Amino acid sequence: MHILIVEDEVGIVQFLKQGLQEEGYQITTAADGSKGFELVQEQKFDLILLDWMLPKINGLDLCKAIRVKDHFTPIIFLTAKDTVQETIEGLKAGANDYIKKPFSFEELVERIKVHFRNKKQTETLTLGNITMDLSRHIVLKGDEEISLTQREFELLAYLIQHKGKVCTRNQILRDVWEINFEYDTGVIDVFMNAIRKKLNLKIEEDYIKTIRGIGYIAND
Amino acid sequence: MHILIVEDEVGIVQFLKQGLQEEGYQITTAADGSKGFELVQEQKFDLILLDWMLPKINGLDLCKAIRVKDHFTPIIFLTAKDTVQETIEGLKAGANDYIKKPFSFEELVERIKVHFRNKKQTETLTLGNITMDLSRHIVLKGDEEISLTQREFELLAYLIQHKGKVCTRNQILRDVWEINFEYDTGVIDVFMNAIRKKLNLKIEEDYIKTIRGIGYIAND
DNA sequence: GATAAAATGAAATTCAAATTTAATCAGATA
DNA sequence: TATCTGATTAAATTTGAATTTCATTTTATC
Repeated sequence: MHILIVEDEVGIVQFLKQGLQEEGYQITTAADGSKGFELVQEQKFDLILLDWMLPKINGLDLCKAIRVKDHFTPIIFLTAKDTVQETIEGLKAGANDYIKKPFSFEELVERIKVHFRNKKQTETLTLGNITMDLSRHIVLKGDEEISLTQREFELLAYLIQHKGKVCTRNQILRDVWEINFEYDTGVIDVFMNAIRKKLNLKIEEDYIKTIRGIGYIAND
Repeated sequence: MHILIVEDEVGIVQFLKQGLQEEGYQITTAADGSKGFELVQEQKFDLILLDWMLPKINGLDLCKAIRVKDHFTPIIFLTAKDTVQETIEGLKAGANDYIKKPFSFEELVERIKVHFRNKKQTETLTLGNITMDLSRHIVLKGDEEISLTQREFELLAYLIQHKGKVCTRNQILRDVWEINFEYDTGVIDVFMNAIRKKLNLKIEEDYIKTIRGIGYIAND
């Protein structure tokens, strides 16, 4: 589990880094808000610890900025701003928890763990009798193993992660193929075809429906 | 969103129930731990607020008991037990947050909202006994599924979104067909016909009326 | 002035043709 | 080998045009 700490006071950074590393977490640190923002753009963290008062971009604005694109990565404020109003402001900005300094390191660890608790379970995705193990890159239908290529795997995972919602062709192209511009291509169709063929779904197992003119939707 | 409050002090229960109802939540209460456990077995809640000191089964044990089967429903402790050790114990028992009494109601609401933030709220439109699920692209009349084509779907959605207001033919052409110039066409009629046919409305279900010479209006 | 028949124009219906979109397949690329 | 492109085929949707039905207005008659 990879945690980003955005904090400017060297002593606290050192203390947190060492303590959390001992707990088994991988740690990256940023000493100001804009550095933190850069890092978040570049790579994916499993959790972000955020101070409020930071050079360049303050924690509140950074939190909001992160949430524009990323709605899921847990963000925990760790700050000396200790009033109820500030707590509310922090949570409203998109944080998942708000811990006031001074804090108990043990409690911090416990509050971090809360967010990782169900992580293991979400490493596997299910759709009907199909199971995807994201960490081991394995797909099972019933107990038969289905071998998917990288793209096929990503596409199927994407659909399952958005189970119950229509994924438009644009969204799929943007999020799975990372094509962010107008581009006319038929790849999606080709891959959907491949996935369906490999999964060999029966008529009653129509887990993946085509929404003509829009895209696709997965549903158990 | 349905919240279960497990708390024995009548005054607090009353205060929480009313306040949260005003926030738009559906509330169920349990005055002791075993009643709370029963309720959790019977039905699904979206969140559980838990006191620690409770008659029959205490909050900590109740929390653990719930977590045996249910790993996901957010549990928030709301308790006078305010030491760090107790907080940690509560979180370790499977709670997602731990709020100490006395608490700010506003902060409680904000912390509750954190858990609902990423719950996909399905966008639905209704007209009489007709339900449109925009994210799933499904139309139900009663509990019968009606299959509409893309244009039919858009047109019906448009009418429902403007429920109670007359939509002129020009407006419909402009907003649904994106035809912004004078153009003589009968498409609307054709599609209205298709929709009405598929919905198979009875005389008393005249949800979609024709306003002769102007356009159409939807109304429950 | 009231009534009924005819005329008018709008909307509903039907249908075949045009268009759009998706599925499939073979082959190019890297 | 995996991914992608382009061509082909198949299917579904959309459309315009023709026809019918219906509501409203006009006109003729009593």
